[in-house]
Amino acid sequence: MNLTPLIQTFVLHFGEMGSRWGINRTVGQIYALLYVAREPLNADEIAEALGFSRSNVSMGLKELESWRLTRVQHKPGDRREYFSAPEDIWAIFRTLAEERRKREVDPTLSMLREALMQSVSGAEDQHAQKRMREMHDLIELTTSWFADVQKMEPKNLVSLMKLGARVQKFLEMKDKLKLVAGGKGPSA
Amino acid sequence: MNLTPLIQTFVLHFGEMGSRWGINRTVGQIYALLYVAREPLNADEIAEALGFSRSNVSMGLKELESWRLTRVQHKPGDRREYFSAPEDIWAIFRTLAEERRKREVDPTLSMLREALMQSVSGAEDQHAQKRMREMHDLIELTTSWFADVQKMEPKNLVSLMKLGARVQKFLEMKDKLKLVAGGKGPSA
DNA sequence: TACACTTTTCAGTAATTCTTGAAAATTCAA
DNA sequence: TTGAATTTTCAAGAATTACTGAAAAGTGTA
Repeated sequence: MNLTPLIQTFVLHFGEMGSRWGINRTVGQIYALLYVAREPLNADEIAEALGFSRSNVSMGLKELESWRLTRVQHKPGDRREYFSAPEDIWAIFRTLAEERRKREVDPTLSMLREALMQSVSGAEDQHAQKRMREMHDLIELTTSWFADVQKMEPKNLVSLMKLGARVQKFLEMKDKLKLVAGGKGPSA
Repeated sequence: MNLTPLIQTFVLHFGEMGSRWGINRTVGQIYALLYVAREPLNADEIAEALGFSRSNVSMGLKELESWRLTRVQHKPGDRREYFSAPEDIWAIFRTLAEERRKREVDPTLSMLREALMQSVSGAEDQHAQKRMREMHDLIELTTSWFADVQKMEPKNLVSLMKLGARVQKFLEMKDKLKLVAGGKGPSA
């Protein structure tokens, strides 16, 4: 398979972008290709299209599988595995976010929690703990909020996003209601 | 300066995390140190604390400056520069998000826009454009929403986040109001 | 301007990460 | 069970990125 210039540009861009993240060029390019491909591709097709060795592609696909970003299927009378990216881009986005959380956020939160459990005496450490608590609270707040919001129906999520900062008006409304109801409200 | 075990753990963790992102270990460690430090530090203090060469620290600090993540100040009678991380962790978070957007999201959006301007004929390219449009729209929606939300007062932002998915109730309320008002509503 | 101090640059080396071909392992049909 | 097709592993080389010391450049004071 030969890439069209349009697809080539797209694929190369994600190769570059990949290296800015921890992801390597091969993996970025493979996923970009799967993302735009009309049909699932097998490893040989990918290797040929991108000019990577078969083994490199194999490793790249394994990496993508570990991120749960690919789907595998078979064709009748063909033993090779055919790979594709999910149809729904929101699903891709969600998976990416979840995996990053697992790999980066969760370990950081554990480290911070352990650090905050220690009772320390020096002024250096006391200050450090204060800073770590601020970080811990921010990360916990944003990730749990993100997890919450991600559970919403995409349709509702889109209308929330389109509302943008005007959501604030509704918050004010909520606060008024809370006031009227005598200070009762969400406990979180 | 000698790091306490508490701070050492924190610093090493962000060194590791840094390498998972595009950021290198040195830069991660330097910023972690500045973040928990009680007082601004000069380059020599940082180099000694982390065991890096002076020149490596200089490069790391330049990198952090390019991300607008550090503050520089001077002490009377001392010509050296003293570096610190902003007090407000929300400000740090915001800056980080803005810079990442500039460096990663904006170039991707331009690439996608250009790709979508082209008129293509083949079925491959038509499908690729459809996928690129989906990606473009998702990125545009999420980033403009994020930018919007970031303009909110931290206090309001926190209460939005604490509300979590229950924000949906308020959206439903909004939809009802829209309905009553005869379909009028936010235009975005 | 001269000088002491500080920061930056940069070429070379070290370390890490990527990529490959070949061999091993796996899978499935006969 | 055999054997062809396919995938995975892995050691070694290639490429990239990180790090250093030394030299250059910059800065402020006398």
